[in-house]
Amino acid sequence: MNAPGRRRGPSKGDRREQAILETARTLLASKPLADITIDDLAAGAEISRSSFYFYFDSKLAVVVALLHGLTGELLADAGPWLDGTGPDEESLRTSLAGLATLWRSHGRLLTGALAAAPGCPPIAQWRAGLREAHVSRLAARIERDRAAGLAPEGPAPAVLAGMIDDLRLATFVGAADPDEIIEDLVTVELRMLYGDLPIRRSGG
Amino acid sequence: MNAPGRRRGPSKGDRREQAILETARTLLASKPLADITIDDLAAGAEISRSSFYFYFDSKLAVVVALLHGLTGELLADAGPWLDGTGPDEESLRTSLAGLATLWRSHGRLLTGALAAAPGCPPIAQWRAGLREAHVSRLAARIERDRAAGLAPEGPAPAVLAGMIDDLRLATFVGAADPDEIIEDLVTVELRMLYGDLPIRRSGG
DNA sequence: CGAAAAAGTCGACGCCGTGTCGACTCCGGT
DNA sequence: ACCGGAGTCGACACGGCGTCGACTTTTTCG
Repeated sequence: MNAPGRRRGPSKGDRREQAILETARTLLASKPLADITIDDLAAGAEISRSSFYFYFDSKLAVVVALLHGLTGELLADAGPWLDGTGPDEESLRTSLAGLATLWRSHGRLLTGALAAAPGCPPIAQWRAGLREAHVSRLAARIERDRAAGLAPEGPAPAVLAGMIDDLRLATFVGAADPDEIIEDLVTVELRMLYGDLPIRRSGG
Repeated sequence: MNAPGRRRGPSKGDRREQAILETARTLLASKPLADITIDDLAAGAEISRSSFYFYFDSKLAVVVALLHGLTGELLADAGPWLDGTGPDEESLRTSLAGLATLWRSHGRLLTGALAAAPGCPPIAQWRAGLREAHVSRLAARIERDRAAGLAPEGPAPAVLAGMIDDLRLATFVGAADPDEIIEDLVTVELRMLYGDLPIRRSGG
């Protein structure tokens, strides 16, 4: 395909593709996904609307591409917490702080994408995969803790982990300032996982 | 100005209005809101598409009308729990059971409406009002409990209450069978409110 | 170099769902 | 009989989507 040694330029098309992605990022910072049209994207990349289809199948395809770029980052700071044991407040806080930082720059994209998820299989699938990645590791952590007697019995690990994942998402989506909710999330998640009631529940 | 329709009058084609509402309910049982067109609604009520606009301003207006019919029911069984004190597991369970029953019959409507909320002010407003109604009462309950020494300090009552409201919504939306999650929700909510950690947090 | 192929571009078209308008019918009241 | 408003509808304009075929530019290779 490419001549060896020299000239490995990003073809014109590659730069256009980047331009579309970049335009989408920019536009998303100013208005919700639903208000962005293919025309906008094409105009931002300085091509006609029909040329847009040479690069992407649809507006959602652009979003999916953007989303995939975030997949890695979303769990980046979560390692120490997810691989750890017991109510390790510090690593949980670090994990959530990473998420908050990410949310700061990409909140609109994520909010918009998540809003479009029902009715857009690829996005729903992306979200499902991400959820699964988080839930499975967190569920494993819960099992470990329970086996070690560090955490009380309760909902099935996968269910509890799912609830925590849902809660995070809902809280970030609704938050004005992501940083302000970190402490509350730390407290609440720890309670969900390790909280023991002052009054013993029957059959515990 | 009027929520449901614009014209005023006695009642003759008011049955048509009912027919539209009823069609919407039926259709919603079989497919998501986004897949229902004004044509469908009009056809179900046996009128032409343009006649539809005599009764409602848009598809969303129909949904809003449907939603308002549910407002009362949504908090119907929550009284004993919200007005009570302390970790009263039974009344919490009753409250959630009522919600589950409601979800059984109107889950699709609620899921669809909630999905459409961002981007549809009237729906978002309805949801916000409902959330506020729940959150304010729950927050008051939390304050009462804390003042009485029944619940540990933690996130601001309104924040914690909001998280619980969010968690309920997310859990019901994602649930295959609403009844199956009640017990887990009971456990988790009680932990969020009353859970004490085995390890004391610094600066409590 | 120059021809063919691949990459990229665009205008025009048809589709679909929305919302509006004006003309029409229907029906009860005086 | 006729009047007016409730109710109905067809036709229209609009905006966004996705496709097609023809065109231009760039790359490849003999």
